[in-house]
Amino acid sequence: MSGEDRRRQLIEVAIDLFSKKGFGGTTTREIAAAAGVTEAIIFRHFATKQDLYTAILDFIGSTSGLDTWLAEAGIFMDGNDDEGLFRLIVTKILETHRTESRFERLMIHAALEGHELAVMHHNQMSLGIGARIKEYVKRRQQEGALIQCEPETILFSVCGAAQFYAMQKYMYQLSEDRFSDEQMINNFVRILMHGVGGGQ
Amino acid sequence: MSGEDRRRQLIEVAIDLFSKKGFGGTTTREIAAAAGVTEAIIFRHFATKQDLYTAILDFIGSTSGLDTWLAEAGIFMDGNDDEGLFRLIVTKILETHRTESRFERLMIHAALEGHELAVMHHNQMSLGIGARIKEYVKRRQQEGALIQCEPETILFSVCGAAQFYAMQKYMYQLSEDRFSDEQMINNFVRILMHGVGGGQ
DNA sequence: GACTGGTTAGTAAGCATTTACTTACAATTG
DNA sequence: CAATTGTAAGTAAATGCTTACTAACCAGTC
Repeated sequence: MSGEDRRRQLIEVAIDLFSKKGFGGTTTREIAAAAGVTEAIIFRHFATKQDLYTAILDFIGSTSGLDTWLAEAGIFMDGNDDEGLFRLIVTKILETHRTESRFERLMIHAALEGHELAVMHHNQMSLGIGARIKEYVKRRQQEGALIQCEPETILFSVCGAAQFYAMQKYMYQLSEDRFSDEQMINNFVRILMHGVGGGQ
Repeated sequence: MSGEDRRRQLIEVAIDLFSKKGFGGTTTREIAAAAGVTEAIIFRHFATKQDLYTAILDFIGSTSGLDTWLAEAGIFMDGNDDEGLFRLIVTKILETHRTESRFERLMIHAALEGHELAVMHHNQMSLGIGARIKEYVKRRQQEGALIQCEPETILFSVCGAAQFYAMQKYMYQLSEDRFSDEQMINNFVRILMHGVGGGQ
């Protein structure tokens, strides 16, 4: 196997293990075994175990698809489609958890362990996207389309429900899946737009 | 120092360390050093490191104040005070994060590492409280006071915003504290009850 | 095509530390 | 004195990382 391929394979394998057992809970021996290779190979590609971890965080950052994300959001923002934008956000959060739950687990692990890159990544995602959307919310508030309050509050409400639900379902495997994600998304957006009051 | 006191001190110290660095990332040496004591003392009180961990999870479970919590919620439920109930939930979540952020971190660490007791605790909190409130929501839906949807959806919306905000603020230290928790609570509840639409 | 020299992917074995945990023994206290 | 609280100094296993070595590949030259 070529060096480049092996390197990628090691990162893949390590993502799997780190996301399951954390950095401290995973040994280089395990990683090597899972990759079907000797430990020495790991240390030929990555000077230290920490380096491998850092490479993973880099890799995740580079494949996050932040740009596509923002482009999509931009369409809704240009069209003043609040509901569409919120639905997109909720959908994307659930989608990420469903297809990349390893990443989510890894990032939380990393953030808890205080790994700088992870916090950076988190901030980049949160603030990078957040800032744009916050601007939009602010504008829509001035236009009277959204209620007056700190824009952050609305963002927390949008992301919170989705994130919380996704964590229950994809990280703790808690939620019975009696209902589809799509159903959930519809209800979240509905509540967000019009509240839970039955007076309709 | 008496045996009982020492035991409690060790648990306290270990909570601190485990919450910062996880189970695998914390060594018994560190715990002993932080407690100003030899490692052997730890193993006099707890047969294994796992045992210490389990004792901590037990300890947290026993001091979680779940009963008081439910009693308080019951008052609002008896009075059909939806807004009051939701405000209580949001308030309690933020309060727990503010005063016991170590616990929250520890539980997430534990859950990620797949520790049974932690998942049990999580389920107990989520499902135990959840079930009661779900019943309430169901009833209020039948009375037409709350919109028709899976009761879970409403719970996710209530808890999600609070949990998400709390994690940003108390776990990632991300949110600038330009606004008070109280302000946040008010806005969350307002959005939850009436939505974000400006038409009011 | 066969030989050569150098780079690269791989291994087996082990080294120095660290880790969870133990044992043998001292100091203190009721 | 006898139980309890403590320590110092270990042990065996595990862990991150290294070393010494082999096998395959891939030019370029004869």
